Amino acid sequence: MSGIGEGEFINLYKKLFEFYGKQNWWPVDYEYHTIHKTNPREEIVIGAILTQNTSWRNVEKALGNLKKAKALSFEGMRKIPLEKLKELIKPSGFYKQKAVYLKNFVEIFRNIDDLKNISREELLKIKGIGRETADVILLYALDRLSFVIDAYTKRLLMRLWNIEGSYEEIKELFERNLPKDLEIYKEFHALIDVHCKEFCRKKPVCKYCPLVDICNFSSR
DNA sequence: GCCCAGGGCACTG
DNA sequence: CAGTGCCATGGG
Repeated sequence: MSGIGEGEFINLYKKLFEFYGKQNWWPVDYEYHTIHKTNPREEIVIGAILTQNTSWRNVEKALGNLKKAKALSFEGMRKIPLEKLKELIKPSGFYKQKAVYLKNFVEIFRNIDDLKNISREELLKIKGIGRETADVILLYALDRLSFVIDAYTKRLLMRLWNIEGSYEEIKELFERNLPKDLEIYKEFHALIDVHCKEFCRKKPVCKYCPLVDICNFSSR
């Protein structure tokens, strides 16, 4: 698919890490889960569904509402009625379908331990869980080596090296060229998202971009 | 007012 | 398998 290999990927990761620093994704309110004796990994699953095609800012509002209702866990989410759940997550958009996805998910999986041995294929069969959401759950909630691809990742590869491909192709490209290291998988995806919000936006802001020296975009 | 945001589903060709 | 319409809120 391209002549881009291991060196380029590691170099990209290093450059982003040096510029932005450690991101510590996925963001979770550990204090809340300590107080309520709930599992922070369940918040990651919930957040992964809420953030589908939605700004994180709006997701935070929904997460805040869920906290107030003590519903930021699989069990808590089961206890509230569907209509109530819709109201709580309204700020995250697409709230009717997301509420149904969440309800269905926490009925199938009673708690995070029920996901222990889940496969990617099994996750993808669940309504509302597509490739990206499945990979977010696998990587950030379950500590599995599954690289997450999103619109930012595709855009960045296109601009950097003129690479395009299907979700699975891009995913495979990253996984083939990266060390099998959880921290790198987690941080790399986070760094790509941060970078694409800052500089590699839909309308790119190439001035002061930390990747100018390795990017072909401006010269195309 | 328009554009966009840490996608996924259902349907079509 | 690739393309399209739809879902919805809040910030810039």
